[in-house]
Amino acid sequence: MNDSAKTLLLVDGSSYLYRAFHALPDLRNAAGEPTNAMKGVLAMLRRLQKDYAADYIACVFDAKGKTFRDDLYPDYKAHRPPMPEDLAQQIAPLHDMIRADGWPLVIVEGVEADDVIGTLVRHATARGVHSIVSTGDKDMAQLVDGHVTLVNTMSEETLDTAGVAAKFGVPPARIVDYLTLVGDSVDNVPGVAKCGPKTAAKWLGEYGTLDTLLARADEVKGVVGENLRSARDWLPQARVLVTIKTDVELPFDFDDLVRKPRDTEALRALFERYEFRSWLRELDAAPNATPEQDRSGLHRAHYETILDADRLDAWIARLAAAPAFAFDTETTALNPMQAELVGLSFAVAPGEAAYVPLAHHYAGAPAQLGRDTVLARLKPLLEAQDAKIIGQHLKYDRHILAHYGIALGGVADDTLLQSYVLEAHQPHELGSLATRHLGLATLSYDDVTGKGAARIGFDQVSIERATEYAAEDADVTLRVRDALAPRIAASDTLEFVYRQIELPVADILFRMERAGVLLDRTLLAVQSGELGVKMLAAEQRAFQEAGQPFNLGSPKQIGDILFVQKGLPVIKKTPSGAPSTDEETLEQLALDHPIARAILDYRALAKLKSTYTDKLPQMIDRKTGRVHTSYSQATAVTGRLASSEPNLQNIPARTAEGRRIREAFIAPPGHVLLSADYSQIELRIMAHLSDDAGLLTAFAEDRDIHAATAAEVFGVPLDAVNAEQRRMAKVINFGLIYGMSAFGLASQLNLERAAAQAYIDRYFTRYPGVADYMQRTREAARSRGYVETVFGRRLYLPEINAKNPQRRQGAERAAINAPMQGTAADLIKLAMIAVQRWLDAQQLGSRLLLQVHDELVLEVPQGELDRVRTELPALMCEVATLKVPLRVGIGAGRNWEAAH
DNA sequence: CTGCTAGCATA
DNA sequence: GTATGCTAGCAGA
Repeated sequence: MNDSAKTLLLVDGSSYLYRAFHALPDLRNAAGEPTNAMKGVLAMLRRLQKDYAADYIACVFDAKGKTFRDDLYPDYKAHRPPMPEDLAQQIAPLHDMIRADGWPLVIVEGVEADDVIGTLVRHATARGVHSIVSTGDKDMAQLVDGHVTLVNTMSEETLDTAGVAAKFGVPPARIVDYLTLVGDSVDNVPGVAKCGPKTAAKWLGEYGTLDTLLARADEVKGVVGENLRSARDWLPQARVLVTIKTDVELPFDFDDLVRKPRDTEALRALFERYEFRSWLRELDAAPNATPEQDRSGLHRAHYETILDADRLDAWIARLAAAPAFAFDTETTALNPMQAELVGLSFAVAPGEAAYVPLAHHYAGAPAQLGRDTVLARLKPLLEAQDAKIIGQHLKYDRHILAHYGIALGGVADDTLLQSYVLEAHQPHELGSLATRHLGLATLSYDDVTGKGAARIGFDQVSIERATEYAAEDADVTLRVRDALAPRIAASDTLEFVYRQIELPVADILFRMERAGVLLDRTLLAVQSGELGVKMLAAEQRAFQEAGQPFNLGSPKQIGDILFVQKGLPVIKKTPSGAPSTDEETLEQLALDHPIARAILDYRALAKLKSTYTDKLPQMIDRKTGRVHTSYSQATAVTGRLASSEPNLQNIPARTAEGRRIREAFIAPPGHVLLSADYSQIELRIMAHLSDDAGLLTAFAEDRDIHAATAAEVFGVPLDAVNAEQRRMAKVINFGLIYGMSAFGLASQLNLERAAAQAYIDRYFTRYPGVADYMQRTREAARSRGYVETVFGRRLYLPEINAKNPQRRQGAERAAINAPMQGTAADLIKLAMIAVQRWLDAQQLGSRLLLQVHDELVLEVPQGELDRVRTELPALMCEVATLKVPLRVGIGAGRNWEAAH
């Protein structure tokens, strides 16, 4: 669909309400009811409607009650007197008149009109629709761009990009900074004292942005410079307050914003009551004078069910001719390795979608096209390399098609990954994307199949219902893609992360999942048996000590035995107030009480048995004989992957007992497993990001980084560092990566807080660049709401300005950690791409199987081992040039444990 | 059957 | 003190 010539007219009803009320004389009907605001606003709406032949229109009002700004800043609008009674009583009839006149009236609970307008404007822009915002509020100037114009209908002033620059002295993109500095006395948001429009414009002219100005605030002279510096802590919050939100959830469809038929009778009744005589006459003369809306360009949902070859051919022709199309599969199961294809859906334009049922089985189901025939017809289109395919979570569809010998070809966009790159912390499921970005409510999978025990397979869903659901999914996917693409394209770095990292990684993950890993089922069974025997022994010891049997798997019963029956001291409590029985607590109790040791032993054994040795064999795929984990590419907010069903990223590694499980991850005959892991990747990234001279040198000279840290912190020569000092330095280094506090370090090292603080101070004195970097990161997070990886991936911290100190400090720690964890994630993803490209180019039989955050595991034919072992470290180390070298350790063996 | 808590495995 | 996923127990449908 092409909306490019279309326009959206938005009226800021709330801003005009007050202005009309104060600007017009005190008009009343014979009953004495005030009418001036009604008359003023309605007159303006009618004029706007005549002046702008807009395709979409809406009149927006504030909702009653609190908004997020009140929560953020209790004094928001605090000085504003209550609404005059004469105005308040005009509101309800005015809303009625506006609706009766055919305007979509928009009021969103808990959201101010500004934010609704901001959001609608963004949706419009995403659709290529030009927006005209009629308002009396200067704050709205921040919304102006090439697609958005402001018009003040009372003063007849129009503001486009150039107009804003002329009026305020700064471009629209800087209006938020401008308003932050100037403040808003009406809403009681203070800016910088003594800084008015002139000063604000001057500063922004000189420093570019508020962030730069704040960073260089020390250069600003005079009293107003002092005022700027003293406002420094407040301004980020003020900035949030004056920023119009553009991502509000809207409980309606953008396509609903069209003129409705005028309700002449309702209007007549209202005009009579309030005695709007000239409008009454007009109504009598031409009751249906409402301008006809052109609906021809509006695409109503138009979903087809394809049950015959002719229709299929017609659709294939449409798909082939389209510049891009959305595609989705419907299947019998959630797990892609088990799922079978039930149907396919396509969308070529918003509202233009079709469903091809293939394998619906229920009484009375119509004859459907054969799966193999349809797939054979579609194969060229789906395998073409011309990057036309759009989907939501296409890794899933790749699996499904692969079952039938189709290798999905050129992908244009994956909405799951678009959403993840834009806002990793938000939900990415298609229904959420539709609500958030399109204001559309969609059918959910549960709506169609039911849930719980009553759930039916998709093949049991009626074809009519399936068409609604499946075609809508393809339709919505296409629309979401159109909404998100320009937002990614607006940033070179986001575009890089999306196109050069996430999209190629998705395909590699598909191949890794599909390959699966071979397990030694017999070995796991033997280990399960051994663990079971040891568990029984530990259990007997515990029962003996307790003097009674109890369930060792129940923390509640353990608590009862330890703290009630035996009267042991409660060392700490769980968040819900129960006495804790966790490992740390039991380790302390074990010094004096053998029962605690027995419980600890039992726990360790039970974990290995239930989670690993018992569970993993059950996860072996019957068809392939291997275990196929699922990698989620859009779960971890830092950019890391997550593995599930089963999770192969938490296979035991620390204890000798646990590592035996790794012996069960094996290579098939003639192959070996090869493991390549980055050494100290996060500390290397910290060195790069902080630019700290000492840290850079330590890595440049390839020193033992924990020993080097110990030498600095304990003030001893490198070769005099003892094991205990190195251990403590290692804890400190990890703490730094996690944004630690003295409190946290103290509890980790069993020190007094003051002692821990002394170590931290010592560290920061020795590595001042790191201290500086940590502070910069916190500030960047506070002022922008997000931090970035080296490659520009954005990591949002929604709670960075929370009032609750615990939440806020939590967000600060996450802000410190995120660039390091996130950059490491970027690097290993780039490594996966480099490795896979090399393997493909060399036509090698080696396959990537697993990724464990800083490690890649490959299955390598014996004959390729030397080549791969030599080449891989270089490929991985050279994916990026940081200020420190990257190092990779590599090993190979018959099993995963032996490869280390 | 679902959702929660406690606990613990990894990087 | 960062980021995840899975298990068992248990309470309330």
